[in-house]
Amino acid sequence: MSRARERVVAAALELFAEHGVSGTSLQMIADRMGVTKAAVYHQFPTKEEIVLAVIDPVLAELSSIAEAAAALRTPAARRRHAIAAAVDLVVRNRRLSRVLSFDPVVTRLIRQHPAMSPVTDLVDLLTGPAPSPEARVNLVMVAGGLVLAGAESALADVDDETLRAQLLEATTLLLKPRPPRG
Amino acid sequence: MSRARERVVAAALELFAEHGVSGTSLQMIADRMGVTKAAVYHQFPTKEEIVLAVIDPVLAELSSIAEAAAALRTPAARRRHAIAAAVDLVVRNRRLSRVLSFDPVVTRLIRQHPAMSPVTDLVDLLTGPAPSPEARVNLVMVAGGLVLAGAESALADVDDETLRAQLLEATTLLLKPRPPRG
DNA sequence: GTCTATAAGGGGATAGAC
DNA sequence: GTCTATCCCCTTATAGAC
Repeated sequence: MSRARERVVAAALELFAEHGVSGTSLQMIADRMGVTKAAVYHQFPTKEEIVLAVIDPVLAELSSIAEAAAALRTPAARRRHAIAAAVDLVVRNRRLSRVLSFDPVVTRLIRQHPAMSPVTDLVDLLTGPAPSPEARVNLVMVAGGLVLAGAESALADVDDETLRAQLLEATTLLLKPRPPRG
Repeated sequence: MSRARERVVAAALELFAEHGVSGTSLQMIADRMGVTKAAVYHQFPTKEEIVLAVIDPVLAELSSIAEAAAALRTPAARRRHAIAAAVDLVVRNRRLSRVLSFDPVVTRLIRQHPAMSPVTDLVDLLTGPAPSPEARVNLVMVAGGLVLAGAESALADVDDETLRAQLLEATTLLLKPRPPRG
């Protein structure tokens, strides 16, 4: 890949993470690079191609994870490898996660909303005062998991009662106060 | 609230869930209602106000949950109530979750991506063949939790090693094969 | 590889009639 | 409450010079 293409991808990743894909125009990418829109179009025929170039490496790595895990002998080993590799992938691409994540426009609206202050209380209530980083990670996982569970079309066939029971169990499990690891 | 306003909110909710907020224009909302853009603007001064009207009821309910929980006596009771109420809120608003969720443009790109087929294998590998609804819910929770954990700015101060360790523990916990509830 | 210039269209938003 | 008509801006994308 040419240097110019790499610069486009790097600029796009930063802007996508900050403003979301829909909130990022080619003009913004060009400005960030210090060139014109036409120069960007010389590297990528469409905006969609830029998005794909940004997420391609991670998707490719996901594929590698699946293949490597499938080559292991026991189901337990396969699962262990897949979990560890997926977690590692997320941690190494924290910024990219933002690209895939919530619409920044909506996120901003919610954060600025006056009704959000009691939600801070809710968080305090679930984690206790001065929560450890571990507790905070678990809480964020629960929040993301709950929202995605509500949104994911792959769960559209799961009836409300089953969904509620399982979410309750998983959430209780993750938010259970446990002694810190020794 | 006037009937006309309610109709706008209902149409907007459907379209936001399908196309995302950024992907939904006032023209689309007006078309869905069978009126013109100007009629929509008569009900709401800006698009932003429509978004707020859509998410307002849920935010208000979140506040109620926090207040009700805070009134309970023991920390354990407060946590139990908050968890159960939050889960219930999500289940009763499954469609709304989509509004808050991932950018539909990006979601479509990923789903259509050729490199996604091995990811299906990865899912099979983590859940086993013909997974139960419960196992599928847990997997979706893990996926949402991992992505949000990577994206959430509130965790920006957590170093990679701590994040990795905690995500590994939480993910392993949720994906551990367990005997079905009796 | 980068530029200027421009096309073609859609976005949010407004004015004023009915 | 709804309409027609319009404004202004920004968007993606293209043509052709350097």
